[in-house]
Amino acid sequence: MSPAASARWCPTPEQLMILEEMYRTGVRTPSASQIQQITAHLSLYGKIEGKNVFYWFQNHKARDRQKLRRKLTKQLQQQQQQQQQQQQLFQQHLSPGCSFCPIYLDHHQCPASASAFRQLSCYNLPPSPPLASLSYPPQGGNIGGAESRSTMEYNSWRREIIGNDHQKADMEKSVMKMYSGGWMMVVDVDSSDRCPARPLQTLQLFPTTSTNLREDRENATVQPV
Amino acid sequence: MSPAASARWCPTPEQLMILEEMYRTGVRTPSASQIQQITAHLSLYGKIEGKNVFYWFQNHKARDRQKLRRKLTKQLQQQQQQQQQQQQLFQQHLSPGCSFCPIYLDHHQCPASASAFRQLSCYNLPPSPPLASLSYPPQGGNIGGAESRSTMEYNSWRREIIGNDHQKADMEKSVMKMYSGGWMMVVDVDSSDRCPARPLQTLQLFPTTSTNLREDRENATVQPV
DNA sequence: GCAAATTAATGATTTATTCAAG
DNA sequence: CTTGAATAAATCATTAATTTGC
Repeated sequence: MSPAASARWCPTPEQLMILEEMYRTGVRTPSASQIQQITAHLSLYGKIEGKNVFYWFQNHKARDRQKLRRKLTKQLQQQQQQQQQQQQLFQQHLSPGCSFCPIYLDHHQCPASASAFRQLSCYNLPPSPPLASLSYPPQGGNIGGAESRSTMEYNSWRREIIGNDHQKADMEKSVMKMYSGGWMMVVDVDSSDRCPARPLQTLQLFPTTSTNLREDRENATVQPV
Repeated sequence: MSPAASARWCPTPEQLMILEEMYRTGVRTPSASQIQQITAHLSLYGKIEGKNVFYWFQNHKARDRQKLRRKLTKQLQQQQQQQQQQQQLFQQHLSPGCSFCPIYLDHHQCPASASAFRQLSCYNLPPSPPLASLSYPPQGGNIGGAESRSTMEYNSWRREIIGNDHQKADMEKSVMKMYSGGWMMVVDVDSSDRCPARPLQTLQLFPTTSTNLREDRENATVQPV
């Protein structure tokens, strides 16, 4: 136990603070080169590897979504209860007619819209270098221009790290070249990250749908009809 | 479209045959070094990268499971229908008393048990070289012996490729050393791969459980009570 | 106070689901 | 429709908080 230090990475407070700050600023799925840069920077504050950064963002994003889902679910259940109570009142005391009354929940709070690209230039650096050239697809190729898909913005960790065995050397070099630019990165805030929850939910008096995730199933209270 | 060849890997018939043969022989989640070897071998028959091999096994395994699930689900539904019919008969014509009658489905066909380690020595090679030394945790360390978990058998693709930036060079070397042994590999057939489906299912007259997978949900027929 | 015992967080992996090329 | 590629969800496993009995 005492040798081999620790089996898993244990972020230092500084590292954590920086990661959280980046997350707060919009970083969600950093590309391989971004991860490299982040890792390099964070290693000033303690032992860290690229995969730690990769996993951190993955987990943090997922658990953020989860938290929001939880909140929404709770809200939803409350409203359902309210509705049911209301309905009971209706049926007991008032005239029938409206036994179905959908309610729309709010699009949960989305951070005030951010433009697709935002610059994170923390830690006193030259203000605004040209950004376009830093956008990451580092592999030359693709003259055909026909590849400007959103896939391009996907997490390319695997694509660059796992991939292209025969180009590994070149890739390493291109990543290194990009290092020289210093600490700065292009952040892609895409909509699915800003608004993790289902966009719109219809509430019905008798719940017939759910998100059907494990959590929902477990929290599911049997509704006696 | 015509330049840059093809965006995605297109396996040649030979490559496919070999991959399928390996799968048939029990390979499911090859380690990074196994992937390296496989890739090297398959590249004799056409362009291929490590990630292609990685993804191929992942997808093939997943879709195998999916196929089996589909089959099971169908079977299950049939049996449920039968049961329901039987029950109706019961309630209509016979004495009450047994309104709950579990039935156990067969553990679906498991390939006759294979020992934990099996050797795949295709393509005319020296018969049985020492295997133990090839078992993959290539990184020395762990003298403490206190780590003989099943984690050790996990897919180490990421651990080795993604991980340990500072050891990358050493790792490459160790992989290369292993190459020299020729075409042979250690295959770990673990139980979860041999028996992908839920081990045992209890059938009840009124279905209250399911595997709760997307597929089940979609196929779910509303059971009027 | 203070360890053993529980529980909550969270790092690391695997599995399911989705996207999209051909 | 099949299947390679990629992401998201679920799960496992270990570490940190927290509680509990002394």
